[in-house]
Amino acid sequence: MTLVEEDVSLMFAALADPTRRSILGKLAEGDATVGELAEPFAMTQQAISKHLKVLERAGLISRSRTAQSRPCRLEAERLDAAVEWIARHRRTWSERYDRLDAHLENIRRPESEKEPSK
Amino acid sequence: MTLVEEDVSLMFAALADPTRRSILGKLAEGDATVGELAEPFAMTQQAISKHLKVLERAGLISRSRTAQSRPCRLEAERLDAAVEWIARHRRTWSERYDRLDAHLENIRRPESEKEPSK
DNA sequence: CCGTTGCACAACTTATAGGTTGTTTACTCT
DNA sequence: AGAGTAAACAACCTATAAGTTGTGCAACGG
Repeated sequence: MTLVEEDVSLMFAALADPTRRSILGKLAEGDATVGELAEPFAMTQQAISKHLKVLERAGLISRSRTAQSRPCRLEAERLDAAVEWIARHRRTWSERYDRLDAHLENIRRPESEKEPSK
Repeated sequence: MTLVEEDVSLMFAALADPTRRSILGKLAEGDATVGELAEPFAMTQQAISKHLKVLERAGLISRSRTAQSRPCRLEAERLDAAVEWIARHRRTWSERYDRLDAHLENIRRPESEKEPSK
């Protein structure tokens, strides 16, 4: 699950575009088809399709092949990776943020698994 | 301190480049001059200078005018903004991450200011 | 079986990103 | 004043990003 540098680049690059961030926001409310995602934008369906491909390469969404439509699903876990990358580098920058890092450790595993010691 | 959409774009775009991320990593160890930052890379000083300009526009570094050199300083706080953006959107995606959001609220203010209530 | 809908693929245009070389500015040192 | 060093500025090249139009194709719905 730990990312190589290129993954990080793809992720941040994907997040750098407002249209794509908007798409992610919409997907947060639930899975959606390409048409549904394209509708609010003053942009062709093809353009949105390209954006979705970028998001898919970045691992931020996945697409199933249901009949004639291709619903997109948000892969929210991938966003953890972004936060984690920042946190990991941030650790050296200010020890105050060790706590953020520790916190991320915790939320990445189910409640029950939390280590009481250490 | 809350970011407008364009700031977010600039930030993520700045983080999308491996060279720039590497520069940030180096700056984490302390302030450095352009020359020092350029040294490890197989790249001209001018190219690094451009990268620094991108990082500066994104608010991730600042530069003082000390004599003949221009030391760069990491503006780590700005990275909070990135994490915060993700967390804010993430909130709707899974309520499990409310805790991350709440945590960020806390670390963004000094220890002493923490609100005990609410 | 034929029209429509939902989406991807291909080719093209324009702008921007990332790099180069060449030059200029500004300070320091002698 | 003049040489050397630190870094920015300018013009240019090339690749890619973001959009377009046009087309193809698969799956339904009469």
